[in-house]
Amino acid sequence: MSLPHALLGLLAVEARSGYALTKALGDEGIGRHAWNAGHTSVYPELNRLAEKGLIEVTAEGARGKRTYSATAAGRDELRNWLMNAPIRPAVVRNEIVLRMFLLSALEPDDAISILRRIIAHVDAEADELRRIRDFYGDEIPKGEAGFGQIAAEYGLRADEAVHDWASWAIGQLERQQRADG
Amino acid sequence: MSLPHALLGLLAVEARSGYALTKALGDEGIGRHAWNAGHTSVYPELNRLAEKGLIEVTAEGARGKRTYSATAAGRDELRNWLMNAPIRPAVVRNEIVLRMFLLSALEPDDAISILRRIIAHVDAEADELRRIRDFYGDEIPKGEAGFGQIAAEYGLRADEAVHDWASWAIGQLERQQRADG
DNA sequence: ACTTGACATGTCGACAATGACATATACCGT
DNA sequence: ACGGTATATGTCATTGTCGACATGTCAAGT
Repeated sequence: MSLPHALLGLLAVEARSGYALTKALGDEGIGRHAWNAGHTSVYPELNRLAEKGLIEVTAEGARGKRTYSATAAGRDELRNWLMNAPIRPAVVRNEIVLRMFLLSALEPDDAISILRRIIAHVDAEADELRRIRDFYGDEIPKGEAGFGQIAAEYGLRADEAVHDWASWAIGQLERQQRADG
Repeated sequence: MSLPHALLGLLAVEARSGYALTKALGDEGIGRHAWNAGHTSVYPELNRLAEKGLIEVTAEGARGKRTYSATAAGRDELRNWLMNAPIRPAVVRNEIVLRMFLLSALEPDDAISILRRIIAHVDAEADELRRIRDFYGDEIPKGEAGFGQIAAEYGLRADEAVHDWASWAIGQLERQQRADG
């Protein structure tokens, strides 16, 4: 049940519309490594949060656009959650990592071919993230871009971790093949 | 909808009971970084998979224990999923990473104190995982322990990534404080 | 003999998340 | 003027997940 907190956190930094929030929680940025959600979850949740007084509409624009901000009560709730919620247990659901683990159920040849694909994927993504980092320079920008920078820095390290792990796994599998064959 | 595949993958490597599967998907091992689920999801899903013929009961024991194995059809389904499903989009839901990102909505002092707690946590966990790795040695064991070793190797690298990222973030926040103050 | 804890499986109601469907406006290039 | 794309918000039925409740067995220590 972290979606309301995700929205609260984004709105505590910067006012945004439901559409912008949906993009932030999409496949790039926050949704990539932390928590993804579609607009069909976001809009009803925004209405619930507004009803509770944790967020409010601070501007309206074209095409029915409503820009929300976190209220003081919303900021309190967010801070309380971040400071006091225990680190574990925590919800974890990552389809890609799951598939990485399940590779050991396949024949080594199949597993190796998928591991190579995974390495190519995270390498490409890491290149992209390095470009973002170099663009922003060595400082966290305020507002929306701040999340982008923080997510990029984390994503880069997470991608490198997957790269290293996949290389290790390929080495293990090849060694096993040599030993068995 | 990856839970059935998670169960299928575990059962493709080694026969297990619902109880053992629940433990594997719990807060240690696979559930830690990939996909967690409680027994209330596992048992009904096992019945569904058995009905579809993807798994079967291969042994029964004390206390109503039923040990399942993946059938040939189940292995086919698993292989098909692992080989053909696109890498993205994928479900990602990680409460801890979400909270890491949202720290930028707090005052720097608060954020730094939480980052230090996170570092302490992942360091302790990494120590634990190194002990597991050293116990198994430098090779993937067959069966149940194989998953443990693979998960440990990945978890170690993921924890190191979080450690590095959190250290970087603390540095950024302290620099910002010096600049602002 | 008794008690505690791990083993072992299940149901059910409440809540969360997704995909399909729906609608409408604004902008940009041709 | 027209068409395509991005912006912008919504409902609803289906499916997935979780916490609470329920039940009973087996092993080990006292």
